[in-house]
Amino acid sequence: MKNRIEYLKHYLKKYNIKPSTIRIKTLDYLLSNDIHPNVEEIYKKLIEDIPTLSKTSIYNTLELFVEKGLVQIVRIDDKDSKYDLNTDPHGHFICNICDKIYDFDIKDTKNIEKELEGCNIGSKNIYYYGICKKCNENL
Amino acid sequence: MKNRIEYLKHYLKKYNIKPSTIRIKTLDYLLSNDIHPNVEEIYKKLIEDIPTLSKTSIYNTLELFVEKGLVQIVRIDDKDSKYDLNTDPHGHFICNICDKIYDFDIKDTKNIEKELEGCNIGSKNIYYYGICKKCNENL
DNA sequence: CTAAATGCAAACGGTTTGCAATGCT
DNA sequence: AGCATTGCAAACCGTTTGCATTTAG
Repeated sequence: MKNRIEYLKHYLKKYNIKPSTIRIKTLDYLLSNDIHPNVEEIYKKLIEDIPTLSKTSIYNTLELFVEKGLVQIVRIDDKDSKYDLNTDPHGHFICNICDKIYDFDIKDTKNIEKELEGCNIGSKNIYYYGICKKCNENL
Repeated sequence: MKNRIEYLKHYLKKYNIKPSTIRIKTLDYLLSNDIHPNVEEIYKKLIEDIPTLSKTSIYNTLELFVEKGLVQIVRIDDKDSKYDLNTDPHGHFICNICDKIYDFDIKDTKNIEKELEGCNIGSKNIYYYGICKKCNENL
């Protein structure tokens, strides 16, 4: 456990983020759940440990994480924002039936980017919508 | 002018939408401005013609348009939704400096979609963020 | 006349803000 | 003590809702 916390602190440090209880636990949550949580979900989980927790702190923490490049915002629907650990660039497939969000690799985007010559590409978001394998099989 | 209106009515009919004043004028706006307007912008323009116009009607109209597949929602930032005439699939490049939104063709997405075998792809949204040509030149 | 379309005002809900309280070094 | 972090309550604002009014065939 001690090691885990040291690991999380080090992880934050890499992104130039000073560790704090909430930041460590938020990162822990993001690393332990390969999902794309929203503020509500993180809040519900963390308040089990930190009874005085406020949603504002989750917002603050995630805002900082985004700023420092540790996570990215995933805007899939208009309801709320989801947060995703920033790993290699990848796409998101959202199933219209079960609402699950799947990550998928983006091997080669050269074809797409042909049109963008002269532009300076900073980041990209690729969202696909449809019916996932599992739901397809149950139809 | 008569011809224009007939054209717009016909356009709506193709999407199985019964024509009405607001629907015709909203479509007219979308066709005449190659931008990605939000509700506010459409409202501001149309109220010049229709003094009793309410924003609710714009929301209703656009909701119907989305439902019928005439427009698609573009979610670029968390502030509001933008609306885009549904033409061929295309990507959006958003300039971080001038905030302009550029459409660009998506020639070939086979490379990307390799990972999605077994899934049923319904639609795709491809957003690129960076610095556009024009702003690049002025740096 | 009837159903659809429009308008108004209030509610909704995720997010932001300002500031007070708390914690850490 | 002094500065960063956290928490609370209210504000914010784009959007939705319920219902009354108007329009069109």
